Amino acid sequence: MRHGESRQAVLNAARAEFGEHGYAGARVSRIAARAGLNKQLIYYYFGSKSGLYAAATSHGPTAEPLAQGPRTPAPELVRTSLTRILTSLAERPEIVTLAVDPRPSGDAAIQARAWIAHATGEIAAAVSRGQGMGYFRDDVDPESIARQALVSCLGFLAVRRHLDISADAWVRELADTLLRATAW
Amino acid sequence: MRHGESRQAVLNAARAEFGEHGYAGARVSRIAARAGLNKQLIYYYFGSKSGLYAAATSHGPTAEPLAQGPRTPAPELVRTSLTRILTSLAERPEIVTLAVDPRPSGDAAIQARAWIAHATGEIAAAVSRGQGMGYFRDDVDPESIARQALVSCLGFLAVRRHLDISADAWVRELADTLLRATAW
DNA sequence: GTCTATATTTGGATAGAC
DNA sequence: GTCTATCCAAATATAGAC
Repeated sequence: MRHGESRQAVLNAARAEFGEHGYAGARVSRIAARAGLNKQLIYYYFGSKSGLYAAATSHGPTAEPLAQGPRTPAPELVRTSLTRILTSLAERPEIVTLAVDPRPSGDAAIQARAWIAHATGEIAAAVSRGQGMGYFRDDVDPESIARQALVSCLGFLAVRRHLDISADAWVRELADTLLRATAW
Repeated sequence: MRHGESRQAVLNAARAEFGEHGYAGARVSRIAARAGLNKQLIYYYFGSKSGLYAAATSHGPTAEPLAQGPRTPAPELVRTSLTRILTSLAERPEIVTLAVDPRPSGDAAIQARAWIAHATGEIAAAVSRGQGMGYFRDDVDPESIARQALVSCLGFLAVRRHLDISADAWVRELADTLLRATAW
């Protein structure tokens, strides 16, 4: 096996495991099994469970919404932007778990905070651009809308298993609300 | 110590501990310590950690919004209703943790699901009444708004530690959005 | 780098006195 | 009902061969 392929396998397995069980609930042995490798290798690479957690969550998905052509009608624009946020988060369940983890240890807490701040900033900037392009009213606060979109998406993914609604339908509902609240 | 006073102390300690650490992260010994009692007593009363978890989360807060006089102006009504949902949840952090727990075990999962369904129903009914009283447009779906309000509140409380905003300010933002999306 | 064993620690659970 | 002491399984982590 060449060029840290195993290392990558461990990271992938870790993301899945942490995403499903959270930090405290995750098991190093399960991660090893999922990766088709052994525990010792994990300690060889990452030193400890928390080291692995830090590595697995160090890079979050980057939300890049509202990057579409100026012709797109506002409703569709908002819907596809939210979809993008939601799907990029759904692909990285460990990020949701990290954000929502009641007691992320040291490094992890800092990462969660930084990631949320970053994501909020990105979305806010996009909303701001949308404002400049005349999509949204001038009196809406981009930061506020961004925070709400992000918290809603995180919240939805976190409690999804208890809701009787598909991600698609949920996005439509949220888009509807945000649109009505922000557009002219 | 009389009439299950210790039992109650254990339950209170458990709610705090589960709220702070989640199920997997919670420690029976810490719960005992918090209650100023010993572990054995916990097993005497609840049989197991999961039994205690079930007991601690068996009754959730009941959201009773929109219960105010018909004179209240809509903005204030929505804001105080959301505040009520948020504070009743904030007082019961273990419910938030339960809802957001990536792998609630058996009973707990059922409780979470039931609680969310119940709370959504309550809020939706309130929105429906508000519609009847002319507060909200007729084309808004009470279920949808209820789901969004609840998920937002849960999401906010779950990621709150990473956000630089007070609960009050957050509620105001959310109320603003929901109001704009639902009122005439 | 990767494995098989093994050590160590933690934490859920029980025994038994009072 | 409440305690102290203890057990035992599970889970993190390490030793050492290949």
